Parts: sequence; C-alpha cells; structure tokens
Amino acid sequence: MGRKRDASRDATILDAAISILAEVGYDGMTMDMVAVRAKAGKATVYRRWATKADMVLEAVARMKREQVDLDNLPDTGSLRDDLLALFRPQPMEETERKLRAMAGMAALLSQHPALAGTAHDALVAPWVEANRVLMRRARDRGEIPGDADIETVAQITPSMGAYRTLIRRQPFDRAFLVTMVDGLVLPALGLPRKSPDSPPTTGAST
Amino acid sequence: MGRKRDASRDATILDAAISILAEVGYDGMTMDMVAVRAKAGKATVYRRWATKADMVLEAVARMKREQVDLDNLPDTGSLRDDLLALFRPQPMEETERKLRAMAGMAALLSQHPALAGTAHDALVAPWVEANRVLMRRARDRGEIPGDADIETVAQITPSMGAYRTLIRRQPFDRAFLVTMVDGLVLPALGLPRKSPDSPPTTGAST
DNA sequence: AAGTTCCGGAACTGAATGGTATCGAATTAA
DNA sequence: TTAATTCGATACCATTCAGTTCCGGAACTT
Repeated sequence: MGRKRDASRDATILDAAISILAEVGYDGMTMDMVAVRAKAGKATVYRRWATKADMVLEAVARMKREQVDLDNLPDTGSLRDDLLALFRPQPMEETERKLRAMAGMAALLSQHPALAGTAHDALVAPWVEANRVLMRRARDRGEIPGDADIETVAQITPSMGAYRTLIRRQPFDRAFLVTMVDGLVLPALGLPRKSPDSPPTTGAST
Repeated sequence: MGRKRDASRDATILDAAISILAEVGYDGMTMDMVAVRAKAGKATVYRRWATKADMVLEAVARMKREQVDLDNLPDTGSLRDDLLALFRPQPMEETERKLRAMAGMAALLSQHPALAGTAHDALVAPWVEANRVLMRRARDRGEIPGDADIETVAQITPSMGAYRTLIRRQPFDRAFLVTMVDGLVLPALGLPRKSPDSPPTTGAST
C-alpha cells in the first residue's frame, strides 16, 4: 500500500546533479541547488540517496550508458573518417559537458581515489575503447603498420581533450578534433601527414 | 619602529599551502591547516594575504620560478635524449606534485576561469615551451621533417601526464615518459618507431 | 473509505570554516 | 626605556551547508 515512488524523478534529479557538477564542481554544488533545479524537495532527494557523495556517484555512473555506442561504431573503411565520425551522432557539446563534470569531480577524486576509477570508467574509458577498436580494425585491414602502439595512441584524443577543456578552458570543437587526428593520431600510427592545404596548426597557440 | 616582518615566513606558508592544495584540493584546504603546517598563527597568514584565494594565487604563481630552466635546456644533439633529459635535474616527483596542485585548483578554476590562465602559465606553459624549443632545434638541424606540427606535439607529454596523474591516478614515472616519447612524440613528428626490443605498450591498460 | 507512502516545500540542527580580535612574548627603533 | 609592530596561539563570530524533520496534499492499495 502507499503511493508508488515516481521513478522518473530519479533521472531528473541526477540530470540536475550532473549539470550543476559541471558548472560549479563537487564542493560548489549544494543539495539545495540540486533540489531546486530538479524542482524536487530535499526529502525526495534524501529518500533516494543517503549522502551527497552517493548521489554524485550514481549520477556519474549513469553517464556511462549514454556514452559512445560500442556496438555501433562507424565503419567507413577509412580510419580518419571513422575517428571523425565518432562524434557525429552525439554532438561535441555533450562530450564537453562530460569532461567538465569530470573536472567537477576533481575535488572528490583527491579525497577518495577509489572514485577515480568509477569516474574514469564512466566518462573516459568507453571513449578510449572506441578509439582502440577503430584502430585495431584499421591495423587488421592493413591501413596502418602492425607495430603501432594502439594502446597509447587511443588515449591521445581523450587526454588532450581533457587538457583543453579543463585546464586551457577552450572549446572541444571540430577544428580541435581534426587537429588531433591529423596532427597527432594518424602520424603517431605511422600514416603520412596531411598535405599543407589543410591548416596544420589549430591546436592551441600559447 | 616596531618588529620587522620575517620574510622567510612567506615562503614557509606558501609551501604549506601548495602541499595541502595538492593533497586535498582548494575546498578541502582550510586556513587552519595551512597555519598549523607552517607552524604559524592565522594572524600571521592574514597579515600577508587578505583572503584564502589571494594566498593560493600567489602560491601557484610562485611555482613558476621553480619550473624548467628555459635558459639551460639539455642539448645532446638527439631529440629523444633531450626530451628524456628534461627530467633529469628536477625529479619527476616534483612534476607530479605540480600536476596534483593543478588538480587541487580545479574547483577554483570552475568558479574563476580567469585563474585558469595563471595556473596554466605557472604550471604547464613552461613545460610546453621547453618541448617546443627542443623540437624546433631538432627541426632546424634536420632531425625531424619540417612540416611537423610542433605546436601540437609539444602538448602531448604535459596533457597525457595530467591525464595520467589526475584522472588515472597513476605515477608519472620514467617508464611512462619513455612510452610517451617513443610511442607518441617521436612518431608524431615523423620519426621511425623504435624497434620492438623495447616494450611498446606501457602506457596504460585500462 | 481508510491507511500508507510518496510528493514539493520549508523550517530546523549541528558541524565546519573564513575571517576577526585578542593575548603574552619577542623584536626593533627612537 | 618606551612605543610600535611582529610573532604563534586561541577564542570568537557569522555564515554556509549536509542532513533531518515536519507539513499539507496527492496517489496508490486493500
């Protein structure tokens, strides 16, 4: 007996939490902010999660599902096109938001290093994995040399993206992605650099 | 008249601030912590800086001076040796500490994006600049192709180091540096990959 | 209809903390 | 010697905020 718990409130609250996390960070986020933005009472929040940390943890873990669809990766026959197409269905703004949420968790990570794993698994690992798959395919079809260090190269775009977003505070846009792919990823894999008809230096000036 | 201000207290306090910043982050750091670790009274701290943010800002800005000595870079004639020698005089632990301090500032950066510039200039920019200088030299002496995107490649090690330290929470050690140089930096510049006698994949396994 | 659990909202509590004020001792200059 | 200013230490204040409790109303079960 009794009223059923409205499951749709969970998602609303977690969405609000992620947004605020990305905006002001873990310590800057108050439970009142989250409740207000989700148009929920604090009691409703605390009925679902015992502590602020619990709530944030689930919010971050949930993002994993919205990540790159590993079962449905682009397959154009060209590694370069595949890498660029990775950001086609899901706009880059979403990636930037995730990276900022990760930055917002930095304070949490300092105090609870175990959470670093959760955050990484949810926000970065699937992205690295997608790169890895695309590069292995390219290697198997002979597009890139067999001795390339795919494991390491697959981390370039995520880590440079994090650096750019979190520290440089510059946008993760298409120009940046192209610079990464043409200027770093493909050369590191042993492919010839693009001809100078495409602007070589877009990455960052200072 | 009156007692002179003891200038040596400044450095002691700022050192304590940086250490604590690296350990628990900006929000986790309390002024009492800093005072206790520096064996100073809070009045002594507030006599020097009006607010916590002011103190942290000066602490971070001060690290710039201890950075890589741009006027005395290694010059072995081999880019690879130069890049590896960059971490010879100053041990890697110090680099890791700086990166952690940067992570500790993440919360601050969210709220005051202007500070991101200060932090970047002090902690990362000199490092990128050093890489840039070494690579330009290598290009000028014909060791690497002229069309390499030095600007972008110079950011690889700093950004991958930040990713590894802050998000993966793994050590910034020599093996990692070697993986970066041999697996990414040199190949991206158009140099042949190392022969497989050196382990190709050390970067990170997930 | 009755009883139970949920809802959003608001008031409340207890702890933490930035910043201020004050203390006695030490240092320096006049 | 005396006055001014520093020092480390501690007490204090005002605010913020995580978490609790209560409310009136809505929804679901029996």
